[in-house]
Amino acid sequence: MKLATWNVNSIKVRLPQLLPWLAEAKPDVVCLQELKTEDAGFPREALEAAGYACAVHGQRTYNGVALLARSPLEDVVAGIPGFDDPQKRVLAASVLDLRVMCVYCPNGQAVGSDKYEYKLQWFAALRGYLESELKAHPNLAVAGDFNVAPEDRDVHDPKAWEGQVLASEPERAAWRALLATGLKDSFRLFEQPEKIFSWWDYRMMAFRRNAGLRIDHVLLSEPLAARCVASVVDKAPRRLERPSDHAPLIAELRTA
DNA sequence: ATGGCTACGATCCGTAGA
Repeated sequence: MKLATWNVNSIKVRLPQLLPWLAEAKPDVVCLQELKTEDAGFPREALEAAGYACAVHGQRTYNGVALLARSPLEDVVAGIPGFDDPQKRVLAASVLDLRVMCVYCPNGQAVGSDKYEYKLQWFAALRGYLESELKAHPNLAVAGDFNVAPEDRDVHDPKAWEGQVLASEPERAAWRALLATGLKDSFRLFEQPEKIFSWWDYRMMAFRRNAGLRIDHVLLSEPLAARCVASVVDKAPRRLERPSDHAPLIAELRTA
């Protein structure tokens, strides 16, 4: 089964790309981020017609996450329980034998800013949530836009990005704290080519220069990591006209 | 030179993303 994540940067703008991509890549479960629309504006009918059940946690203009699945989505939980946050960034559900959590982690804007402090607090809250979810659900997958490039090899120009938001040491420590719960970065379970990224700035022909960052991730609990046979970035949608600035990431799991 | 795109919701610019 294939589990995918994609920051679509507006579901309304990207729907004409999402539908053909679903037909081509045939993911079984999809985590979407940055819907930028309320639940009422989510294209549920078109996605259900494409064969996907939908769970949506939408927000106008900013944020917003959704889960798509070819099997029913059950026990849907929005947000991080106990962490009061008006920003719609987290959505979890059970599907088949998995617990799947879709996350859109804060950007942080600039090191030292209020948004950066919010980002670090948000990661601490997420870590606590993951610990409790892992106890309840051994088969846990956490997929989304983490807005952290975990290591220098996940950055096209580590010198230029040193200490900058998305690559700063406190953010990387927050990322490692997520892994300390026992979750694995599915991408790093495998030998990978160098300079594989998931996001490229719209400006300065960054995609053509492969001037990107690897900030979108699929984390897997130990039992799921043992079933994972591939974890790849699908660059094809980033090559389209009027693309999202993020490419999808697809992890493939053997059936238990 | 701290810019450069893109999306959104407000109007014909500001906010935010990363």
